Amino acid sequence: MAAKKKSKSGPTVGGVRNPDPKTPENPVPEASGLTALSVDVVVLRIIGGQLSVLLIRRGEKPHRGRWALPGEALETGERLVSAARRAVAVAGGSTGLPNHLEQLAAFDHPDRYPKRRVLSFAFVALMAGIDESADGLLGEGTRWWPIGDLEGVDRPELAFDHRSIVDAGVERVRSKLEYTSLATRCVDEPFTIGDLRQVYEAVWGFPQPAANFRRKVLTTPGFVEATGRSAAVSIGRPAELYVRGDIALLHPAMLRPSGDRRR
Amino acid sequence: MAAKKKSKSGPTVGGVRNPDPKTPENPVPEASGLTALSVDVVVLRIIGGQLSVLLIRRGEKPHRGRWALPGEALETGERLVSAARRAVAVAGGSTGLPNHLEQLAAFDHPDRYPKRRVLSFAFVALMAGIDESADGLLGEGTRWWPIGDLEGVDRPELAFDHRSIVDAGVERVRSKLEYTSLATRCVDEPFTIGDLRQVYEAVWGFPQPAANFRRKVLTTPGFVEATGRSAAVSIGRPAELYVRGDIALLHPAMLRPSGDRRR
DNA sequence: GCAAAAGTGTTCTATGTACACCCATGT
DNA sequence: ACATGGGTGTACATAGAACACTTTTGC
Repeated sequence: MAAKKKSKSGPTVGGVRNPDPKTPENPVPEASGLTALSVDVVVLRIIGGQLSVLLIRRGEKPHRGRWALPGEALETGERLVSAARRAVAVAGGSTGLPNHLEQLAAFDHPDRYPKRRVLSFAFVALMAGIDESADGLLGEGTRWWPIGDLEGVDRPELAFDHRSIVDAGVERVRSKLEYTSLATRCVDEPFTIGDLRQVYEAVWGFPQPAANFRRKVLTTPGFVEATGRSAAVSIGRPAELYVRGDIALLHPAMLRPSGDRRR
Repeated sequence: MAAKKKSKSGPTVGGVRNPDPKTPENPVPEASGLTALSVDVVVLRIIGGQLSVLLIRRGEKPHRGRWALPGEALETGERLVSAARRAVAVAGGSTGLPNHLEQLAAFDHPDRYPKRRVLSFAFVALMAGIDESADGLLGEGTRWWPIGDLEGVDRPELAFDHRSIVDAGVERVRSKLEYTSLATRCVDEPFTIGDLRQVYEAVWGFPQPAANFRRKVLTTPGFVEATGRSAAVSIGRPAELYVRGDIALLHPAMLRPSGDRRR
């Protein structure tokens, strides 16, 4: 049933490809409760010191005009991570491949999508690069939104339950910076300790004392590896260059100060 | 490119019906490209100082005789957590309701289930009680397996990818004991600090120095709350009784010694 | 020299660890 | 009395926070 079919309505982002309920290939009327499966990806990147999420302005039917996460329908037999990679590739244009991609959670509220039930698997993706604006590489109607701006007066209206998904993704990354070496995935190699510090500051949203930060990183075995080279200087003393270390789990961890923790 | 590009491949959404081969009312023939959705639950409980998982010996077609997690097919329009609760209720007999139930991850390998694609959402459930054997309450072919025994010579052969799911569930709980008050969900109220220590020892698999453990718990604000009462004695000095505190996230955290960490 | 960012030293405090010791009960 | 687990005291080691200071570049 419905194995191969091509919906006439476009692939509305937001994770859902539309199986038109009326097509003959789809014998199951809507009321029967066919569940559609999709993947939505919280693609994160640091731009100008701000943790930012990739959003797409919807041009199609449900929630037209609202901002949605890149998403794709799960194809028959396809693995979730594969659909997630497609979503990133489609939305990110020539921005490159993510340095990290992981499952986040399933979002399954029956009313999260209008009319039909669409069950979504959320992923989180991280793209490297902390300086570039990199906005030009994106398609029309696609842009990086600093996550701080999701609250402001000019905040975008997010489609479906995508606001919850973004929050979950951001919190996942925030907490993973504490006890994994994930931050090194947000910078291009080689990088300076200052680059890494910018990652923590952008993701956590508050400043890190430079001197102590440096020591913490360097005394955590396997976190980063020295190259012996120094960076070309922009201003100030040239920084030493490092590459990613070989461990995934930090010990000791880089703990956030206090109350606002995780999961 | 922009989000609206990619319209080629068929959007075949994964349709869903009852994947559970045990239910006779399963109307969906195999061999279609339909994706079945199910929920599997890693139900954990501490029995005799051992973290144990509830497994069911399969009596049906695929993987007959192997041990499987309690699982249910997702019904039309049903929420995942609801299917998870059903699975626990069905398998647990009169063991009671879980004190904790959370989403774990989706397991989606195309070959995880023979013949047809069955996509499974894994959950973790925790049942309270550290002493009772509580085995009599279970149905035929259902028992608690200490997770240490999943390795031994008499180890059960697990069905499908359930071994991976169990591992993921156990690791989730192990790490959550560090930074949340989840351990208090594994004991009945009121409890003693010693009870709580037994939880940590069972889950982590190594002893906790009693004196320091007590201090750590009591100096973590909101973790437990004193009742003023004392336990009836079995042997030794009667212990003070506590109830669960009001916070979910521990600060400071109860950190495991070193290398073996999480997620 | 000055500004700016990198990098080092030092002090203070919070938290974790080890271990000795006392307490309250049942037998 | 003494065995047993509960509970306290204390000293030491390690990790984080604060802050002063030195180093190396561009201008």
